[in-house]
Amino acid sequence: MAQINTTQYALLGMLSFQPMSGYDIKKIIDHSISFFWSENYGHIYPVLKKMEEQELVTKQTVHTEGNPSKNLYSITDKGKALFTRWLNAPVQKKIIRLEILLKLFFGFMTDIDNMIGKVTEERKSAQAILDELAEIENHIKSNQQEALKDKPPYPLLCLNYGKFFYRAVTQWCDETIDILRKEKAKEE
Amino acid sequence: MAQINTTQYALLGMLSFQPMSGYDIKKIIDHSISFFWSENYGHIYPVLKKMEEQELVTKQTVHTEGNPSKNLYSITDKGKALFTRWLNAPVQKKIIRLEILLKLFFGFMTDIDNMIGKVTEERKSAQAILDELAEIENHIKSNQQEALKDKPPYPLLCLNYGKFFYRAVTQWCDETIDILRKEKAKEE
DNA sequence: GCGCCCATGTAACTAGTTACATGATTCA
DNA sequence: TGAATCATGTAACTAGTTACATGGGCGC
Repeated sequence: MAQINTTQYALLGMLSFQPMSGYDIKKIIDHSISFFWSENYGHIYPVLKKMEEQELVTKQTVHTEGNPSKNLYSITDKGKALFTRWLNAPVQKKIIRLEILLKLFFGFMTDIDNMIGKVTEERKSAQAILDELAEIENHIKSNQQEALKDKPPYPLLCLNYGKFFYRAVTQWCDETIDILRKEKAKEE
Repeated sequence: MAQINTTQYALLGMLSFQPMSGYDIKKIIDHSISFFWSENYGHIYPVLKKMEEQELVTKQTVHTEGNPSKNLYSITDKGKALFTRWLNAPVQKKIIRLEILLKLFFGFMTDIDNMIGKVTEERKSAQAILDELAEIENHIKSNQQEALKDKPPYPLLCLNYGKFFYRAVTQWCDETIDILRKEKAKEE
């Protein structure tokens, strides 16, 4: 089975909220789903172009005062149909590569302090993301879109995943650092 | 900053246990770190070849009775040095893309039942991995390598991450399914 | 004048996946 | 006889990253 272009679906999804430019989409992604999704311009622009060719989106160049002109993309019916098909298809199962665990697995090749440091860093990152999630939560709650009022709070459910996940990570870090410290004491 | 070839380091790490063929490495990965790392032959073989050219590993063709001949790769001092440098370098921070959350985020575009189904599937997968982790745990504990006896139990620490993570996922799934069911009831 | 934000894009590259091809042996 | 395991590899491809290039407006 072929690999699917998830970026394409992320873009179509964003455009199903409202017409936007590539730049807008990136900004929104960075401020709403950044803790589980990222895109970069070098991928966004070519994919938008490709989707335009396939008539999944249409482009409209808009000029506004004081700003450079921007390309507003709108999702077409064909795009909506494709997006809905993807939404209904099963989630692709793929292994999430965790570099921290790869390093830890080979920890025997280095000294314990290095590994304690790595896990400590990981804990810091997890805490930082947890803090960021709180900010995103405020952003979502204040930007509640009228049209979605009667729908389930999907963005908050996603956010909740982040909370569960990164809380678990901090707990694991604490436990792991503890074990490694004891191992270090044994060594001496 | 350039992207680093993590596959290369996964292979070097495996070869730092003992000399192995590409086939062996794949098998070991699938039986020990598969819940957070995967590799496929189409990537392993070319990377081994490239590393041989760079003198990070050496190849030795071995013939055994009843089996096809295999290419045993050994890590060189240069390879060890590079691997150690990587082990000491900070873990690359990159966003883990979670397709389940991408779909859930755009849940408003489809019906609640679809989303309940997706989360239910996710819960099943998480539980399956949790079961798999128990098996891997047995495998690790029975295959304890003598040489690593006095080292911290790194493989078990990795496994523990999996337990924390997937336990958190199942909890999130339960909570999420509950919320969605209530939203559905409200709808009717 | 400098740096930041707005805004779009391409080129070169690396990483990773899938499908295909080959061929021996073992076990039911 | 057919499936599974052992074993290696390539070709074609898709996805994604990084660096580079451009240029206007705004605020300090």
